[in-house]
Amino acid sequence: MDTIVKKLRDAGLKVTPQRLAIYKMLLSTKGHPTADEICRTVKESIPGLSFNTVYKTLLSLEEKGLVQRLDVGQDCDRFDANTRSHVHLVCLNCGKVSDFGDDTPACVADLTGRIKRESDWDIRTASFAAYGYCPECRGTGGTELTPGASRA
Amino acid sequence: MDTIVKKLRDAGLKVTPQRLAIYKMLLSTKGHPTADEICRTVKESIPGLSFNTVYKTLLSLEEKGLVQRLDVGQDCDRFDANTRSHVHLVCLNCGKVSDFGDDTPACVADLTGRIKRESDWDIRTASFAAYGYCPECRGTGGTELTPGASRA
DNA sequence: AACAAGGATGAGAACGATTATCGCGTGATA
DNA sequence: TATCACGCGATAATCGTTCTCATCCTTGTT
Repeated sequence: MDTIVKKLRDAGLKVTPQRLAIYKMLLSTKGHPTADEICRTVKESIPGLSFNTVYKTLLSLEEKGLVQRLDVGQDCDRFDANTRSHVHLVCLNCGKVSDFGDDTPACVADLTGRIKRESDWDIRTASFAAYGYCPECRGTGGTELTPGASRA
Repeated sequence: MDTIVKKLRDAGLKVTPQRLAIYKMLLSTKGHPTADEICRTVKESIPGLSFNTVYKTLLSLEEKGLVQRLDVGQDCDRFDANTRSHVHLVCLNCGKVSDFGDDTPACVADLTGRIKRESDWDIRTASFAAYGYCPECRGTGGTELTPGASRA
């Protein structure tokens, strides 16, 4: 059986053409598209697709742990079929989100462990994001540097 | 001259009772209130205060680098008069945001430096957030653990 | 192959945080 | 104190996200 179909079945999700197309699209991209970008892309193969279905499908996939939902301080969320935690680079100019390295750097894992030990909290996940200007936007950003532009 | 007044003046902001009250409120709290919480609190001393003014004041303070605006994946932003970067703990149940330690742990600074050196990006800021359940909500969260509940 | 049950889809609207507009009032400087 | 740009507050627009509901389709079973 198709491995993607199996993943959806194993997650307890009914397999529909829409879900297959959306999940395949996410698995085949290296980017971190927004729901809107996903909708526009998948509409090329399923013209009648509604944005609503895309959104709910993404939420279902997230709930089942098949995709990761990223909130990197932009106006809208992004989605990633790579569910391992990793470091994200966020462009302050064009909004692009890239990965740094392939997996969680040791120091992030160490800090997460330290927080688990030293705080009274029941920590489940952690995220590290770096904000700046991507290679294509480097020239743009220098002029609009403001001391308060930091996020979190 | 009052040091708070001086800070506002130095930032190029006109000193108004509203701004003074909002900034003082932020300086005196250890929490990370939302704009709405700030508005409700400051209204006790300035009843006619509008939410709009609070919001625009917070954005002005952020632009001048006097406060930090936090986006930790919740439905609304939070504000913090501590402009040094530090690690945030975010409760998945009650939404509370706390600080871990007083300053940026060395490993976060190290990783940020590594990213600056090893990537093609012009990195300006970085953020580290850990998500879980605060001491008051620990019991609540255990039952609703889902593998896809991670943020970023 | 056909059926029943329950989830999925798609259209539309609701929701809520954030942002923009605009006339009036007020702080800052001379 | 006069002047003027800026801040204030009310209102509405924007936009991502979520909800509702009737219809359709997948799934497990006859």
